[in-house]
Amino acid sequence: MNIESIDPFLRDVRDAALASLDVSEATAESLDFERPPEPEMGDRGLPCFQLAPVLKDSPPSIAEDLAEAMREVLADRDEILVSSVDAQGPYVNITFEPGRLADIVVTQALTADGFGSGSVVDPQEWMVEFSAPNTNKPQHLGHVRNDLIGESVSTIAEFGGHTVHRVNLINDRGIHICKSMVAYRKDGDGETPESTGTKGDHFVGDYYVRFNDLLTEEYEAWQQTDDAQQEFDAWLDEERRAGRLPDDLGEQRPQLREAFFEGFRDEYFNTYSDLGDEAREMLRRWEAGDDDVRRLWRTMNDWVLEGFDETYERLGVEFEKVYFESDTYEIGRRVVEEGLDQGIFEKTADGAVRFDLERVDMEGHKILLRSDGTTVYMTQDLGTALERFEEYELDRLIYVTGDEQDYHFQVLFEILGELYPELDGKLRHLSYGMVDLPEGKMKSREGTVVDADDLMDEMAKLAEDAIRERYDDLDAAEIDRRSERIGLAALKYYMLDFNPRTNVKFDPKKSIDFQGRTGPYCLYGYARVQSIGRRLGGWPDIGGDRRTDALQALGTDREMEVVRHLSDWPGRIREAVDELDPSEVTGYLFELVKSFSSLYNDPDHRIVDLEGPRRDGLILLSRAVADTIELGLDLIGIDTLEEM
RNA sequence: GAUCCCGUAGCUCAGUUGGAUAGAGCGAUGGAUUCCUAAUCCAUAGGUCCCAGGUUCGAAUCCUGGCGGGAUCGCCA
Repeated sequence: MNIESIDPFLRDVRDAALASLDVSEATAESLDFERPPEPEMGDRGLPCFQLAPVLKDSPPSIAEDLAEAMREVLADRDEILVSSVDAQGPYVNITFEPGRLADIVVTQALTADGFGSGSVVDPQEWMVEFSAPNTNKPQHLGHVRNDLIGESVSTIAEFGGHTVHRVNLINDRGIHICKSMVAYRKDGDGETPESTGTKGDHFVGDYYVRFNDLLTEEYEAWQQTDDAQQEFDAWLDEERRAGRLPDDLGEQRPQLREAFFEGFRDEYFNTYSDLGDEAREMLRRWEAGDDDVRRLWRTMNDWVLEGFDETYERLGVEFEKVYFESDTYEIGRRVVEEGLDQGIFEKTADGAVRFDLERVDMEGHKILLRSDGTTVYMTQDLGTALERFEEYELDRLIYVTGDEQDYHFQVLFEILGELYPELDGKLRHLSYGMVDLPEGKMKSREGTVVDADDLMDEMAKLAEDAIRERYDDLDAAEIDRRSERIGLAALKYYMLDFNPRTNVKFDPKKSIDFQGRTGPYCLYGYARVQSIGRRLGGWPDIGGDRRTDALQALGTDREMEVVRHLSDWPGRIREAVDELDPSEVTGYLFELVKSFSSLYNDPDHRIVDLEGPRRDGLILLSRAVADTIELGLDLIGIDTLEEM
């Protein structure tokens, strides 16, 4: 008997018992075991309501009969796990023999090669695309969520038994990087990340900000021109015709003017702006392969990528393969050709290619080639998806992005489904909610963006302060090592402890707590278990009959609480893999550590003061807990510390 | 206007394949340290599960209609 075979065994007993009551197999299988709300009620419970109409009897009475039938079935089985089967109201509750359960669970936790690993039913080959940054600015809190979810989901899936290819698609071309390039040409003055001592991505990001500052200056000056006045007047006329504004604006006029120009900024950039012209000219020359422009682009992108590498390494994120949009942005053309050939796409009068969304019960059209023949983001995604399925035998391709892109991926999957029906069911969009600040969205123009590198520094600093409060004899290197691990543990745990779909509200002023349900709490729990080992002069080797006797000796409420949590681990991993949800792991770890902390603090469970089999049993249980915490933390990218 | 996501304790969130008394952390209040690390533990207070109908033996969970918040709906990414 092992953890995974407990429930099939119980279902088998259930089916045999119900058969003896003349209940059909189908009805029997529709009854699910659940966990009773209180441990005293038992380890599993079976609600009998659904049997009432079948057996024409009351649920409590049925529960009595079923319990008796199950006891009879069990009497013939050669398995001692179940100690009692009782009817409690309309439920049949099953209680396990504590020592037997402890033996099964702890033995498995200690001897399995990676407790809970390989627990998925059908191992597959997956690809996970995540991060996907733009090369015009450093990463912020939103990217951190993406990076951590992508990395963690991949690690969890691998642990569960899948093969996972982690890939990144870096958006290194387009108007945004040209903006940084224009600003650098104007004000760069030959400076480099080295010469200024700035991390490469921040260095380039500063020029992106510089471009926007210059644009703001230019825009404000333009607002005094006749052209600007005409645009404003034209807008006023239109609003009045539509009945949205009165003829006499009165004192509202200045506010309206301001609001109009706030909203007109993008259109100004696309029409009147000289800086806009420069950026577009830069993009045009880039696309024409102009040597000068390509050289500058290469240089600035390399700076950014060096910066990204540092951030990724510190976050513990690694990719098997990195795609660059500059290589892939044309790749969807052949998909467009295929779609046209098959009559799935259509050509418009002015030469653009589009997909009619009514084909898939949606409204409108999606352009796949502009009338000037250039590709769009969707074209690229179609091409790269197809390429990936050709290159790998993928069972699943997962895209990790913010939920603002839900529509994009819905359309992408629908189009792929039309073109290649064999991809049906293999595409997944793991979309996560936005990370907002207490004041609302992060806005670069208001300087409220939380920078990823700064955030990691701050977390490590907070951890360092906490360490210095506790110790005055640690050397600097050890303080650094611990503060980095603790700070990152806090950050990673916090970011992953939300269900991905949840919008995260992040308060940088309160920052991330080190108390309660946090990464440091889990690290601390691990360190305390390890301190038991140190106190014992190293974990003793307990095997054979001595181990069986030791585990059979366990049985107090606190001990069994820990054992039950351990027994949940393989199931929770399956759940985390199925749902692509790291918060299953964070939640599990907190519960496990909490149950062990209660035991640890209890005077009756002081391991070093105990003797005999119970002491051995607690030692084994403690080691199983430590091993499982370490495994679980690893899945969310957190490294343990032997001492905190 | 349409579509999608969300609405649960003062705050931040679990629970949403229908099941027993709706949970956790933070914050509040009180307690535990001669004892394996107090970054801990124990206890108390705190709820019209947004509202109204419906389905069901049973609804925070499913359905319908409202209300509130967010996102998206481009020859942008």
